[in-house]
Amino acid sequence: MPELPEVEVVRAGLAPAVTGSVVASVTVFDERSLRRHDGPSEDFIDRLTGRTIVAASRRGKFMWLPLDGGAEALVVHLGMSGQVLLRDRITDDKLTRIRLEILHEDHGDLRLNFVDQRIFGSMSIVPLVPTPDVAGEHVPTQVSHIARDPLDPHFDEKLFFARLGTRNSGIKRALLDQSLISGIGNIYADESLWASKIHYEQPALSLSLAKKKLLLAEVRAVLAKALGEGGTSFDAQYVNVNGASGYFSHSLNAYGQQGKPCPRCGRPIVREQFMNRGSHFCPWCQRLKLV
DNA sequence: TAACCATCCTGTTAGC
DNA sequence: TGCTAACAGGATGGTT
Repeated sequence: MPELPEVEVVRAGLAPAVTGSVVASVTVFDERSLRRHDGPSEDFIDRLTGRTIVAASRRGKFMWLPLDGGAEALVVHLGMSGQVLLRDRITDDKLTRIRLEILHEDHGDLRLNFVDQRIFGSMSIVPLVPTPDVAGEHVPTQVSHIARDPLDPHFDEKLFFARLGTRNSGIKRALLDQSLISGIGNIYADESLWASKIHYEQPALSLSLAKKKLLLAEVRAVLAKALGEGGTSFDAQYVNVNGASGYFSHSLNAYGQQGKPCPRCGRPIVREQFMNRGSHFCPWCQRLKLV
């Protein structure tokens, strides 16, 4: 599933090819991919066709392409199975939901296929608004409630630690709350908690400041490592997010490792049901501490 | 306000 | 072999 590192790989790969390009045409194959767009597909197509893309930005798992004029952006969320594939003018991809044909001075004519098997992802055109904490910075309204991600230079550590201190719910639930810290999904939550030796249901407010600092450091380390391993998947012809399921998988210590020995203590990793998904952890290394 | 949960979705895979 | 059911989980909006 695309989490921060995968989305950043896509953003970084897209940036040189889309910045300065003009959207020549837009085709919507499945309107469900416009669920988060405020208006019918005709509106989406009208507002995008002929526009110039001026950058490729990201916060957490949200990516957006600001459009000329500075007032709005094309927001892309990959959901669980979304991909953005840059192709030549004739290449088709199975399960393409939306297609943009773009023209670029240096890269020529390209096709940007938004592919999404499960249709949890979306595209939408959304107004940009200034951020309250950094002068001159803008984000789409759809993203304004999302917290900064831990790789963002303006991420406020003190605020994050303070907010954790008021949460009685389990730490994993807090890590997955994008309005508290963004970019972390099920995989990297399990991996960072394993690295920090914290049980996923440990109440957030029960963690010491030292433990919270350790956790944040491990979150950053896990994200940075995954980003480093995925950073090469772009070449001049196309961006492929699909490596997401593969390139980092050999580095996993807990996620999906149920039944296999914990790399630290050798006891089996356990999987439990949690929030309609799986939680993977080592019951020996990551013990629930009574408060 | 915080906590929690149902809902949306379908290609792949496991099981019968 | 062929069919069916289970599975994966990010964001949102509603209820408690």
